[in-house]
Order: sequence, then structure tokens, then C-alpha cells
Amino acid sequence: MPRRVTVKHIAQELGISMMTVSRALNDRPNVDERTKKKVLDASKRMSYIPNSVAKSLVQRKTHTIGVVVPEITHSFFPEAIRGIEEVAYKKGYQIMLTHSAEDAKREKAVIHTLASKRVDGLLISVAESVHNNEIYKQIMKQQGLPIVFFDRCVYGIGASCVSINDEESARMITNHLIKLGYKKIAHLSGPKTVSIGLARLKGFTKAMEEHKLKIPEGYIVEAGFHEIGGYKAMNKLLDSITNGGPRAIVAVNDPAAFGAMKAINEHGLRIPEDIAIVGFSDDIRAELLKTPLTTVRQPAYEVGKKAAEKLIAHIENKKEKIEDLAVETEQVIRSSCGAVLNN
Amino acid sequence: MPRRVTVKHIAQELGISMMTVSRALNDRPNVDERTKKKVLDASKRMSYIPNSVAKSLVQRKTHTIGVVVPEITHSFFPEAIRGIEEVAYKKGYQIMLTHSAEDAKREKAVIHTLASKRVDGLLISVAESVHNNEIYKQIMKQQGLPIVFFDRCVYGIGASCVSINDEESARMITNHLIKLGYKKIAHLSGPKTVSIGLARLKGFTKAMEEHKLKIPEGYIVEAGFHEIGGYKAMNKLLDSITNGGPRAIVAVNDPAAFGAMKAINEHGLRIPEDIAIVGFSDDIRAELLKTPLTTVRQPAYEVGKKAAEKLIAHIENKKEKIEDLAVETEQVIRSSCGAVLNN
DNA sequence: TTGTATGCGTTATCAT
DNA sequence: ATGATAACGCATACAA
Repeated sequence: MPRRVTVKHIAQELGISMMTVSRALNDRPNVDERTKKKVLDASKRMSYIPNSVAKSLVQRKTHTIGVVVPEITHSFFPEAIRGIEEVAYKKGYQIMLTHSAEDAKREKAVIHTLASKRVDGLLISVAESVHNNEIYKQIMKQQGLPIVFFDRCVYGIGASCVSINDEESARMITNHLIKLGYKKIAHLSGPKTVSIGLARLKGFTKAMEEHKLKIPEGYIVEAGFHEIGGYKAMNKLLDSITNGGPRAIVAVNDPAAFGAMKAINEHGLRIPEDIAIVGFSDDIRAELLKTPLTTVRQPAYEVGKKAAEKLIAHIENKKEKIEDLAVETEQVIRSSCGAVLNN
Repeated sequence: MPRRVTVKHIAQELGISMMTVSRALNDRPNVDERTKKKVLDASKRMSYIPNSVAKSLVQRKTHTIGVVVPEITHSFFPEAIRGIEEVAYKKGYQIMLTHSAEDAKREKAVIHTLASKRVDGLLISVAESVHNNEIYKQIMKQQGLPIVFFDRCVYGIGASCVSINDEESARMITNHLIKLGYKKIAHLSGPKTVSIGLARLKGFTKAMEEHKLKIPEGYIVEAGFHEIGGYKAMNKLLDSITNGGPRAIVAVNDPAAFGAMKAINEHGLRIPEDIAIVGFSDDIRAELLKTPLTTVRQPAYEVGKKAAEKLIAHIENKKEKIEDLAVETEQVIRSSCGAVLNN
């Protein structure tokens, strides 16, 4: 930062006090209209740009929201960030975007940096490798920084959370398979440490239980959130088959489903004739596959928007209710589940 | 911001001066080891997190980079932002991400906000609707804020720029069509106000001229960067045909190509048998289409990375050379151009 | 090695 | 309506 025009310069230029300049610039009521005009003219003429850093120091408010995402390029997040940005822009906040690279240590580091930068609040989607919640609690309690989790949440520590109803959505999509007549259904699960992984697993088992369907030993395989994990998990499943194997797969998300589909094809099996599969996310690629993937559409923009709104509410009103918000999902039925509609 | 632990509190707690605390916390050489240890212990015990806002005010440096993108969700940008973030993280900078929504007014507003927040530099990819460069010049000259443009650049105003070599890449991909034997080739161009739109158009015409191929009247249609524009432009082209129409299309980018392909199909024409087409971007969808799209891969991550590196170089060394950097592209030959390789 | 005074650019507070 | 002073939290410059 080179030295720039300040309130002081304007004040000297006009031979008035800094306070009058400040008041004029901030459109406060008790300033003479002519004085105000003079100040505004001078500030324009001198290309004055207020120093928000100084302002933030005295007002203890930065109008900045810290955002922590595990993987910026993950189709869900650009949309979510877009939603966050839109709300932030409208409400006069900036967003400081950071990336944890799914790494708990890095997540902790960026959270500390954001706290140090005195962001007014934090929007966090938890990294896969996170195993304890101390950092979030500390930041909230000791630093008084509000946190709203989105998509991947941490419950029971006094933070609001905005996500889709993962459990219910997983139950619904599993039900869809069951209604189509599938009985031997396996699940490629997410990491057990991440809330949405657990919730989707729960939704899957719930649907199965409701229909009195057994989940054979080894039919729940941890795949993680990425294509490679889905590929490996599916191979593991197909290689360990003794009595015919599963007839349908519920994958924790679309990338995992893509990997699984690759493995299925490599085993010489057809989709959906031999094995049906459904995903979760409505990745942009899902409808373009050779066998388009039945999946659950997550309104990412909506999640980001709601999360940002909730966070700003917490920031501007300490008494804002802490709660978990769910955004409605939508089933997208394509041909991979064996119920060809209009494809 | 609630009131938090400060250097003063630590100093009082230990009965020493603020300066000693400050030195210890910043690992300055001239501090007694035992004193330093005491300070570090106390700061940990008291959950001290330094106030970067205050630090920035006195040091006139925020370690923050402002990023302006026209459309966060545009496949290219998440990758580029990822590259920016990676470099920033390694060099100890944060990024403040803003979105112009392709709107010149909004871009101007966010640039002013970022300047007000005293970011150390600006990374800008210009919005489509921008028609003059005053704002960039002002920010650079009057505020002394370095700007590095990326992807969509503004030349000749003393800012560095990182992009792919659009003209050369467009020339190459057009050449590819020409070598395959196509002679009647049309171009769906980008907005004429955006640098990459112009450069690609230039590359196209250059390739045609080099091979002494004529570009018939009406064979260059402005389509913009989006699918809908490509669709409309292609329809216009096909509807205005008098003597057979084009045998091949060079689209300004993949989304425009997608739109054009839709129009071609709707006219009952086959790709590539009746009309061949190539795009530009290697959008994630390009290879998944029914007829996979031949295109130019843009290493977005690389562009972001180089741009961030260049900007930080400008920030940390006022004499850093202003220059235009090009990142190498790669042709991705698929079946839409009629030269089926391994697809 | 440690401490004191001062200033970064702005606004809150109290005064006129 | 306007101004003087102090304060925000920290680091620079200088002194001891």
C-alpha cells in the first residue's frame, strides 16, 4: 500500500476538521448541505477511497465473511459460492475464500487466518479428514465468531447448519430402487467421519429396513466422495461376490457413482440390465453419460444463499436462533436405475 | 467483533511491555529465550489471535488479493481460482473473491470495494459488458494498486496479463479443420469487446488467409460466450444459407459450440458428416456429448497460478516487469471435426 | 534485551 | 453544525 489520500488531506484542503469530512462522507444528518457538497466534490476530485482497514479497526467490524470449502472445483461448490456471493454482495459484505484441500490441518490453519483477519463470521463446509470439533468450538466461544456450516455440517456444538436433507433424500432414492423391484441393493458410502456420509448411509439403511430387506454382509463399502474411491469400492464389491452380487447400487454421490460405473463396465456387466445404479448430486456430467445417471439434485446455489443469509443474521443479531436448515432436493430419474422415462 | 485478547492484555498479565510481547510473538531475534517462551505460553493459554486489521493499518499491507471474475460457475473459473488460491496460500496471502456477473457497473463497484479494503493487488478477468478502461487506469495510477488480468485481458494500459495464446490457438484449430479438407468454414465469434473474442476471431481469419480461403459474407456471426448465443447464431447462419452453407464451424468456446450443435441437430443435419464443429475450452461436458467435441484445452489452473504468481511479484517488487504471459494450450481431437481418432 | 513515544486512518465521544 | 481528543490494536523508531 503506497500512501494515499486520507480524510486528513481533504480536511486540510478545505480548511475544516476531519470529523466534518468524515460525517459528510458517511452521509450523517448533522452536516450543512453546502459543506457536504464541498467535501464530496473534493473527495471525488482527489480520488479519495476510504480506508476500510482503519474503519474496521475502530468499528470492530470488517463486513467480511470467511468461507472455507474443501475443494473449490467440486461441482457443488462453485454454485454454492455463487449463492453466498450474491447474498453477500446485496448485504454489503465481501467474502474471503479459502480452501482446505480436504485436509484438517490446512482447514485449521485457514480458520485461524480468517479469525486473525477479523472476518465477521465463518461459512464452513467441513474437510473429509476432520476428526474433532475443538477448533470450531474455540472459535465460536473464545473468539465470539459465529459459524454457519453448509453442506457438510457439525452438529451439537451450537452452530447453525444449512444442508439438504441427506438422510431423507437417500431414503427416497433408495425407495425408488425398491419400488422398481430391486431387493439386493448395496451402498457405496462416504467417509464415516463426515455428516453427509453418515446421513446418506442412514437413509439407505432406513429405506431397506422399512421394506424388510436385508443388507448382506459386505454390502456397505466405504468409497469416499471421489471417483477413484467409487471405482475401488465397486471393484472390491464385485470381486468379493459369492451369491450373485447386488442388483442395484446406491452411491454416496455422483463422482463415486461414475467410478463405480467404470468398474461395473470393466467387469463386463451392463447398466442397468445387470446392475442398476443411482448417485447423488446431479453432477453436470450425470446426464451426459452413455447411461445417464439417476440421481438427487442438490440445489447448491440455494444452500449457499441460505447459509449466507443465516450467517449474516447471526452476525447482525446475536440472538438469532441457532438451527439446522434443510433445502429441498429433487429426484432426477434417468436410465441408470432401469426405469427409462423419456430417455 | 466482540472485544478480544490483545497484546496489551498479555503484557499486563506478564508485567512486561507491549513491545516485548510483540517481538516475542513475531519471533524477532532480540528477545530473551525465556521471555519469549513465557509470552508464547501466555498467548496460547489466553487464546490470543493477533489482529491483522490493526497490523495491516500500521504496515500498510493486508496480504490480501482481490479477485474479480465475471461468472464464478463458468467451468474455467473454479479451476483458475483454485490455482490462484494455491499460490496465495503458499505465499501467505488470502483471496477476496468477487463476482461481476458480466456487468461493467458491478465490476466497477466491486473494484472500488476491494480498493477500499486495501487489498495488495487485483486479479481481474474482465466482464463482457466493459467498454472502457478508465477504472483500471485510475486504480493503478492513483491508488498504486497493481493489477494482473487473467484470461480476459486489457492491453496497453500497463498491466500484466496471463492468458492462453488465443489467437495462435484459434489459428491452430482452424488449421486442423483446413487440413482435414474443409474449405467453407464459418466462425461463431465472441463479443467484439472482449480481448479473447477478438483474438480468436483474428486467429480464425489468419488461418483462412494463410490458406487463401475466402470467408463468405455472413460467415462470421457474433454468438457471445454462452450456449444460448451459440444456438441463436447457428440458427441465423443456417437460416440465411443460399449456396449450401458452411461445412465446418469454429466456435468461440465450448458452450457456444453446444448451442450450435443443438441448432444443427434441430435442422436435421448430422455432425460431423454434414457440418463439422470445433470448440474452445475443453469444458467437462465436451467429451461426454453424443458426438464428442474437438476443442482446445485451456489449462485454467495454470492460468490462475501464473497470474497469482505474477501479481505477488508485482506486489513485492515494484520494479517487476510488466508483461503478457501465455500459457500453452493443447488441441483435443475428438469426433466432432470428422477426424475420428480413437473414439 | 527491554521499554517509551508515536502514528497508521478512521470514528466515538464530548464539547462548543 | 462543527471541532478537539481519544481510542481501535499493533509496529516503527528511538532510547535506555
